[in-house]
Order: sequence, then C-alpha cells, then structure tokens
Amino acid sequence: MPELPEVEVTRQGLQPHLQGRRVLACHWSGRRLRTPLPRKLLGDEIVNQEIGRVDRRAKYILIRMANRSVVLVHLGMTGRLGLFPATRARARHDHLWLRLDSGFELRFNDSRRFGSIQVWPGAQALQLEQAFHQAQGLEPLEREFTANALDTLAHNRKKPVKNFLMDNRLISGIGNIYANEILYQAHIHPLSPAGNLTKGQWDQVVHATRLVLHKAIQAGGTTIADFVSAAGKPGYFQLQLQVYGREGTPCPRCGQAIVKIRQAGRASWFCPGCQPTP
DNA sequence: CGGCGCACCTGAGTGC
DNA sequence: TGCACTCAGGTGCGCC
Repeated sequence: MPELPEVEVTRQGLQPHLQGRRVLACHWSGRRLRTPLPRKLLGDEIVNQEIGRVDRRAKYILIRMANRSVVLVHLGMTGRLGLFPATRARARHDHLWLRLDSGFELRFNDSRRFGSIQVWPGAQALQLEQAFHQAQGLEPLEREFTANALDTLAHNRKKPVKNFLMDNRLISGIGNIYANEILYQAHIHPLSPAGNLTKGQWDQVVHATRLVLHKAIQAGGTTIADFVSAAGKPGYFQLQLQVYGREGTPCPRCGQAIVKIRQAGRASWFCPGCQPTP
C-alpha cells in the first residue's frame, strides 16, 4: 500500500512513541529483504542508543538516533512498521524488531520482502543524507512542487504523464493509486505525453496532487489512535477512490464507464468522458 | 539519455 | 480440494 500518504501516516503515528525511547535490543528473522539487513550496523549504531525525531523523505522513513546515526526504512509493497507490546507474539513475516525501554517493540513486517532497511552510521550520516536527498525527486507537499517546476522537468519528454508522476527521480512519493486519482482530479488522460501539458494543466496537477495527498493523510490520521492497539495496524486510510480499481463503474462526475488500460506494466484507470484522449 | 520489460517475493483471488 | 494462472500499493537493472 505504501505511497506517500501511508508512509507519512506511519511516521506521524510512530513519532510520539519513539522519540526519547532507548533501543534495548535488536532481532531479525534471518531472511533478507530487498537488501540484506545491516545487522552489524544495527548492533553497533542503534542498540543502546536513544531515538530522536522520525522524519519522512519521499517514501522513506528516517529514524534519527541521538548519536546522529539514521535508520532508513522503505516499506516496499507490503511493508508495515508497527508498535506492539513486547509480550505479544510476533507475526508471520516480522523481519526486524527493536525492543524499546517503553516495553514496546517496533516491528517491521513485510510478506513480499520488497522493503528495505539501511543504517547510516553516525560518522557518515551527514554525507550519506546529502547524497540521498539529491537523488530524490520533488516533494509534492513542499513549496518546490509548482507548475513551473513540473513544466521545466517535463520539457521535451514524451513519457506519458502518469509514468512521469510515478518517476521517483523526478517526483517523490506518488505511486500507482495516487497517480491515477490525481490525473482524474486534474481531468488529464494518463497517456498524455508529459512534455505536451500546458501550464494550466500543470497547475491542475499541482492542485489535484495536494488535494488528494492531503485528504489521504487526513483520512489515515483519523485511525491513528489505534496505532499501538491490539490490531497493530498502522492506520492505513480508506480514501474514497474515484477511479482506481473501478473499471466499468460510472464516473462520479459524468457517469461514463471508467476504463482500465495497461501502461508500462501497470494498470491505469481513467474516465474517457472527463479525461480526453491526447 | 530515455523508456520499457522484467525480476525480485508472497498471498489473494479466479476459473477449471 | 487442488492446481494453474493472474494480479497486487515499489524499485532498480539490463536492454534496445
């Protein structure tokens, strides 16, 4: 599930429970994720250290330690970070768990193991973070995300606008669900070549992106009270999706049937009435 | 360089 | 009940 809103909701849920806590121990399942777990660094840099802020950049969660080291978590397709009483039995597909001095454990669960966990050692954290930030795209909820910036990025690109929005080297945090929902909101066909969009259309993309992402974060935020509850679900929201997964159902705006196509290996949905063919 | 296909994994759903 | 097949919210590599 995790696109920017789910990652941000996870961050918001974790932050108050992690900040100021000490990591007492660290354990792992023995299975590798997308990359092998950095066991030695976790032991050397994280265990016995106090946690500071929890930040987000793109789809990554950054757990900052008081010794300046950073745990970088990517949730992949099925990853979840949750807090559980240390006495509760671990679940299938728990791959990393950090015992905290609060009696809770921070657990990373990921059935498909497309997620990743990295550690930046304190001594190199500054340089590594700089390089990391430079490799990321524009943050859609920051001031840098403007129609002008997108217009410049898209200049002369034939890449369909949907793939453009999902290219994380250019723009951070937008995945398949939100790319579809944003383009529906903006009345733009997903196959439109990015370089052909007008300034006015980029304006619509900027507004639609902010609206859709903010709404999703707010919807997720409403369930955040459960964050450390028995369910242990990190508050994934249930946004009212307008087009994603809704082929054949009437468009909420014009009533025409939503169409599904395949684009660069991923499914796309759009309304042929409201999102005119390029 | 840009764009696409595919591999990396497990699990859920469907159809026979 | 079992099996074969498709699809899934992400990313990065190799290939053209």
